[in-house]
Amino acid sequence: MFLHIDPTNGVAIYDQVVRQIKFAVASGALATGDRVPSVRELARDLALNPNTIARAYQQLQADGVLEPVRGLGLEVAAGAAKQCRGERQKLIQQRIHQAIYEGRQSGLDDGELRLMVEKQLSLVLREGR
Amino acid sequence: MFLHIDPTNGVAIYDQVVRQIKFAVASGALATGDRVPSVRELARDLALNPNTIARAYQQLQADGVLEPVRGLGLEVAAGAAKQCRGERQKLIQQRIHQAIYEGRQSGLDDGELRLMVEKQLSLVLREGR
Amino acid sequence: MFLHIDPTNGVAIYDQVVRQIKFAVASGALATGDRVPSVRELARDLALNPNTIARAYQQLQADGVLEPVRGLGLEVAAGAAKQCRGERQKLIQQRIHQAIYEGRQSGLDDGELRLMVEKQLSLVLREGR
Amino acid sequence: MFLHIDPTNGVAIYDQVVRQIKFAVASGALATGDRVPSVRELARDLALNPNTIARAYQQLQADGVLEPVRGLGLEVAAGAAKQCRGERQKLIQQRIHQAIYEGRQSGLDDGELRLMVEKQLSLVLREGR
DNA sequence: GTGGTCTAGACCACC
DNA sequence: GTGGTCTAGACCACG
Repeated sequence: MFLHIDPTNGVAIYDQVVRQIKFAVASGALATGDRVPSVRELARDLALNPNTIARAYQQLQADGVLEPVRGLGLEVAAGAAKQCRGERQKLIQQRIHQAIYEGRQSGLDDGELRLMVEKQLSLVLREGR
Repeated sequence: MFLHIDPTNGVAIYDQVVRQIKFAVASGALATGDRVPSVRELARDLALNPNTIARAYQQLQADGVLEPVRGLGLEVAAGAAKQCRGERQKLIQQRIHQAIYEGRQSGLDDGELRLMVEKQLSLVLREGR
Repeated sequence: MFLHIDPTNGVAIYDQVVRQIKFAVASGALATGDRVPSVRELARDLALNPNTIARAYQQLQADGVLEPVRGLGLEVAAGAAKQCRGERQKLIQQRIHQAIYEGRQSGLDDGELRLMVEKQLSLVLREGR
Repeated sequence: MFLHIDPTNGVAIYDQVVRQIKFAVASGALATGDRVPSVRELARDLALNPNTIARAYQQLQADGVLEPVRGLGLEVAAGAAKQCRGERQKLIQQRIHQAIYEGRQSGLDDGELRLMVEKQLSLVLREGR
């Protein structure tokens, strides 16, 4: 598993794990029936406390993304891909909307705002290559 | 004072106060030498704990936006307008960049991402009228 | 709060807390806007670790039953009563169904089963007085 | 063997095996002296880990339901039928009592509770045909 | 004072 | 080996 955790991120670590696994499911990197690493293994790999991973996995079970296989581990549930794609879409749209909305509220005029957004967009797209 | 506080916002209340005052200075709604309401008065108006306002004002003093006037209260510091305009620009750009970047990281391709951003942008601009 | 916890119950302690609070909301003992005891207070009262209570409260937030009031505590969310009544109904029906179904599967005939159920029902109703 | 195992049931798999064999003995489907399948054979048939079957058989021996026959395997012990009928009765009554009791505790009144129980009872009896 | 997060270490049932 | 639960104690931001 290639999760990148940034402990100084503001976002809680367990939440970073949750999101990245959901994104992996959404993008197809994890498919239905795939097993995720065990709590202890992932904790070792990421140099985190097993409880932190366990909490993330519990969240993912509560959200219907992972299912337990008794005594064997956790696997990606059927239907999780579709659900995660939907969630991702919604989450990202919310974040973008809120960011732009804040700019609007801060007194910037339409032109300035549009300019900023397009600048950041092309910047990110260029980075991504 | 024209502050709109949303306690269920996720953003800390004191931080909402800080930002909105900075934005008011940036946009000229508060000019150098203008006095801000007393801690007690603003707390009463916004139905908040005075500690929360006090913390916001401390932050604003630490950031050089407000200055104490002995026995009278706090007023907008000289040079604060320019500084706040700069900060606003930087802050907003950061937020927008981060939101778009997150979308990128989540596995969306260029086209989807651009579409989402433009949708949200036009949505906010239309709302704003 | 009058929660009765049985640590030897098989049911996880945090789950007992979750259920009993949901039931309290369902029955109207806790109404919308009521504040629940703080994590530390309830932990002290029940002689449990605060983390256990915190976990129960997190679950209740995830389920939309409790809402945070920043810095002040947690209160019963609007609409929680209706939702909890629905959940309770469903949960109880499931449990009863499963118990009876098991009896059926075990080879008991209709008459024996009906007799047992009615015996237990009248027993519980008599106890309850 | 006519065992139906549901691994997603919440009930431990080995326990499902134990109960169903006891129920088979209680109902006479397995009589004193009948041999049960070998650990390996049953594990293969049910697509389970042999350890799981072994644990169930150990439990059944400890409970006096099965007895080893040197070199041949395990057979139903003398007197097991009577014992299993008693156990079954007790177990089922417990389960039903507990389910109804929980409904009682959750704040449902007598009428609601009686209605639910009778609904589920007739539902199960109808299913069973 | 409030809740939220994280670490550490223990014990359990299950496969 | 697996996940699930609980305890203990620490630190943080917030009001």
